[in-house]
Amino acid sequence: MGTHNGDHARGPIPERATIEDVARDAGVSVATVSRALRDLPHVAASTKAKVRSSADRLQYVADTNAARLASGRTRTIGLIAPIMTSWYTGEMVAGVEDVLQAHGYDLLITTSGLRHRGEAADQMSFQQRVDGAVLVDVFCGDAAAARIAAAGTAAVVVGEQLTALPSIAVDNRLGAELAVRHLAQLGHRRIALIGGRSEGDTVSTVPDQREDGYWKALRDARLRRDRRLEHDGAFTIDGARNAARRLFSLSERPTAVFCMSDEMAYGVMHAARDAGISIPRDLSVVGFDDHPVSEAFGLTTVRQPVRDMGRLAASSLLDVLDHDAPAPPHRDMPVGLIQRSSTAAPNAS
Amino acid sequence: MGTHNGDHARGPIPERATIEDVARDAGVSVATVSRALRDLPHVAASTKAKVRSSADRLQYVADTNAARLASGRTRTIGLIAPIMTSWYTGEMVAGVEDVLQAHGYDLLITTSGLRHRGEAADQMSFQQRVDGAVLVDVFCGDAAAARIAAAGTAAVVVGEQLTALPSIAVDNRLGAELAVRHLAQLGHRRIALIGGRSEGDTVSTVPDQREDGYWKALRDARLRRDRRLEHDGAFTIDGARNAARRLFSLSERPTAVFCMSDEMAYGVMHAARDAGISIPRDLSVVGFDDHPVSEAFGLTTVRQPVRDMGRLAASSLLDVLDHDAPAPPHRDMPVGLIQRSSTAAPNAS
DNA sequence: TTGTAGGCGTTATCAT
DNA sequence: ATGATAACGCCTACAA
Repeated sequence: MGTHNGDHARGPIPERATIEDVARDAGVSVATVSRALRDLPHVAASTKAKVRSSADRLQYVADTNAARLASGRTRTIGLIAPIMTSWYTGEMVAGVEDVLQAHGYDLLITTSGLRHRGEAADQMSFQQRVDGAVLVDVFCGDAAAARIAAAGTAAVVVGEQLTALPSIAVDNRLGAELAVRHLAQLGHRRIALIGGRSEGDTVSTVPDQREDGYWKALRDARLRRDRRLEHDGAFTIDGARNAARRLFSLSERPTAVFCMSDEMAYGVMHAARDAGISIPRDLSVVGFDDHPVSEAFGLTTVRQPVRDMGRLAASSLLDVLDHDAPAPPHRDMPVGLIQRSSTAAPNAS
Repeated sequence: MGTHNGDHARGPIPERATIEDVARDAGVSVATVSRALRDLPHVAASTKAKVRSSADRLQYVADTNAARLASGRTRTIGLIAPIMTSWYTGEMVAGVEDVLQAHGYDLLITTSGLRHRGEAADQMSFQQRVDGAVLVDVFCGDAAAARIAAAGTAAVVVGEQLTALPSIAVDNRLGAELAVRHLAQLGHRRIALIGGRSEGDTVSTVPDQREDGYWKALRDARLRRDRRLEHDGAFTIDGARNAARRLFSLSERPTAVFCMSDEMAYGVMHAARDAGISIPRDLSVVGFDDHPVSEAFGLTTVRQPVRDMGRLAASSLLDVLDHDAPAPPHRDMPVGLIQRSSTAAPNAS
């Protein structure tokens, strides 16, 4: 319907004000309105005030799509992660959101599933709708990273170390080493490992690094590797529970277990309870993550600052986008051992 | 480094093809291209094929922002939730994503924090960028809902029952009743409640409903209410842990506790462990949620289908948007008691 | 400092 | 079944 309120200043408020309505109301040109409202230079303070007040009065908000079309920028960051339902992803999203919200950017979310190849294509799928992207646990490797970088969209990768693209990760090897060294120092000599090689068909580098750390700590403690103590828990509670059962059926049972994730540690605790094995008396358990419920169950674990990683990823991206900073190099985040009550010296018996 | 493609057939491939490039390549008008690519009626099959092949060759993808500006539709759904870091929100997001992805919609995420008022403003903040919104746990009440409905953006609210806007929720009263009835039937007579009135300054209706259910089950079992057994756990692990400590210091301790969330139940389990109270021998515990780690710790709980709620919310929204279905009425989702090993008959002693 | 006017890439309305 | 062409609402040289 024609909302034609022809008249000037103090006129009625249109359905949805456009920049022209504001210009008319303030008695300036649309260009001036555009500049004033975006705090660009070369606008007299008095003019800016006048424009502001008109905009307020008319409840004017620039149409995002028109602005995007005209400027070629979206003020939106895309986030792609394998699954949304993990504590890890939620925490990451929260960290990213923290900084985007503060800078007036929107967050567009996509899940990639656990497949590997998808990432390139998926990334393309929202490329035009975002100014930059945070790629969580895509494990694309440097070749694919170079391709993404070449495509132009700003991106930062979380979870692996890359050179073609800015990346952020924790030192997984060190984390695992910390955990296993702790167990060795407690006096354990039969220390099992529950990891996960088969996360979907993704080729994650994380398990390898944590495995390395486990081996290193073993060597440092002059302990020898025993393959019967190394099992795949598929990074799930149930997978680890099954792995633990197998461990418990060994003639020489381990006195300690290092799990590559807290959730897998929960699976071990479950299996232990079922088998009447007491933690930490009969078995010490260490996880990796510091999942929020781990404290409640006294799980000793390796903490990684996920939310901070999300924050850092987002702010690096914004630095590049808004202040065209150079793409930052890889950044390692700190890990630390959190000792709680699931670990103790091995039982003398 | 250029676009190395066999540009044999027709002309070279432009930087980023526009609809005009395709039209030229296919020898038709832009209008026809637009129609052909969107499968609109009145396009000859042969023409459509021609256009398709040109589009493929030029790797043409319609610019989202231009399309949005011209059509007034964004093919984006907004999701607003108080915090991203809860299992509940993550699950909800996953459910919404499930259906959006299948229909080619984008998902825009915003957190509202725990304040109450924000919702109206926050909702406005991305209104123009979305075709519809899923409002999770905003507890806006029917008055605000009517305002939102009047504003025009399609919306569905999750977590409370409304009439002004389509809504989805579980029967919290029934859920709590199921939990407490289970305890009563086991023979418990001193059943404590750990809830949470003070979630930020949000006025949530959920605690009241669960409290109602608790009271009803008590009445049905001819048990009398004892205010010393009702504590506020603030819906956090630590809050519940403190509440449990107070409970344990009572001269007449409860033999069972119903917690309004699984996480609070974890807090109780923690406190129990610290106090040397054995579950379920000395204390039965029931939670609410069926958080994924609850199974590992044998927590008896009330399951609510969060992911399904997200799916339903999204698909209702899409029905309205894509097939202008009428706004659906409120929908109650099923809850069910999951019995595990944290509950048993009270100890004779 | 401010104004003018030409895009930005689609969609959608009319004709044809 | 197709084709012209006017919006869509803003940004941004360039001019004044």
